[in-house]
Amino acid sequence: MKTRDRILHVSLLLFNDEGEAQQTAVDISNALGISPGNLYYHFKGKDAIIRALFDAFEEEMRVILRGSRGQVTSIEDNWVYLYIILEEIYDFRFFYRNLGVLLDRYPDLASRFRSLVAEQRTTIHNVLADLGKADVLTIDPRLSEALTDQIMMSLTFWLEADAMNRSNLEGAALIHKTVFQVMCLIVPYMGENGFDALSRMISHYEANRT
Amino acid sequence: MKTRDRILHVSLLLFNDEGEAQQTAVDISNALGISPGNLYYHFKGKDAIIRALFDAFEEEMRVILRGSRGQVTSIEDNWVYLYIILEEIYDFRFFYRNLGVLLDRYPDLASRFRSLVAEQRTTIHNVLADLGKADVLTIDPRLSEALTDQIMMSLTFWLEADAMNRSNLEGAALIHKTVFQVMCLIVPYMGENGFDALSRMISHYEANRT
DNA sequence: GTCTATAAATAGATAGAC
DNA sequence: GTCTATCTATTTATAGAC
Repeated sequence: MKTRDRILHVSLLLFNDEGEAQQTAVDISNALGISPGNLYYHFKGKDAIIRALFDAFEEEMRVILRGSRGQVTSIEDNWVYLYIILEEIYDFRFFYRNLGVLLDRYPDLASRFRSLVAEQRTTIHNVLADLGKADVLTIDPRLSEALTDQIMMSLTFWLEADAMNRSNLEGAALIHKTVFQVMCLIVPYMGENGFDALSRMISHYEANRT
Repeated sequence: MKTRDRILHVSLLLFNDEGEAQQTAVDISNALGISPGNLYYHFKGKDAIIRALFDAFEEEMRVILRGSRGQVTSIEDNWVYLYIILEEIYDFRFFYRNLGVLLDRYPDLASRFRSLVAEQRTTIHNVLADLGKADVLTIDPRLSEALTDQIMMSLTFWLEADAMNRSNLEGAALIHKTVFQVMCLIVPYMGENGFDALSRMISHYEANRT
């Protein structure tokens, strides 16, 4: 593994586990067992590392979003698809733990992040519309935008909300809980079968918890 | 106005308008037209100012939360009550714009903030239960917790979500939109009258927008 | 590519005169 | 209570040897 890749790899681990704000360039080089000078040879600074990590995240997420087209045709599909999105976010969770700071400090990243979020929103909106056309969901058009916004809020702030709650859930359990939370937003639009599907989801949720 | 109060007043303005992270002790003293030394005479540093501002916010919010007991008995009451909560949050919006950083940097504030959020959640839960008992809402008990969490998420992250959207709404319009957003979460549980109430809300929303 | 050493920049904090 | 001057600490960034 080349030093450049090791830097990216270890930085991501440090940022995710200890928080991005807490890590200085020197901390990262220490964790790698290299000198600060060497780190600066490969990256102009922490900024450049973060930008490179965002490149990777952005590309992976766009692939996931584009992969949804016409592929989500049932509630179960939707469940699985939420899982995929949340796991990708979890891999780069440091971006989401302090969104505000990040957007303030890196204006160029901010606009790329906003564009990515916009594509996420469009994707969610299309998935809901597809499920509507397939009669899986019946969503009052007047509530459709608010529902999309609310799902986006869950997908964007679940990690911050968890930090607020001090839930101490580890990754998989937190992802599971969040999928469940989003599904609960949709249940009221599932009609007669909503409660059955909900029950199945709850037993599935309970079975996989702890 | 005493210097100590002027410091708190101007700091709140600066933090809300320019962001807390961006302001140093020297920036604050410059804005006040006093010396850094004088600022340090009144407050040990930016930390102490933030703590004092949180004292004020916490006290006001607890009064609001306790004032809800038995007072929210209709959808209209609920609408107004959301307004009151959101306006209080808006007055101290810098706390909510970078929640993560704040909780990381001030562990003592973090636990007080969590306790306040917990009381908020209990309040929301009780209000929903009251509306349920009054037959204004019919909430499936299996969805009740998820709904409460979702409302809490809106109340806690509406400002960050808006920053993400670059909506450029000014305060009153943003508060209005957020109240509407939360009400949309409740509409599915309003039964037959839900759509009527929704229509009224929408026209009210549209009328007050822009 | 990698190191050591050190400079430069920023933010936090205090001493002592008035 | 308020000021000027200064000091410390932290973090970022570079120069030059190997």
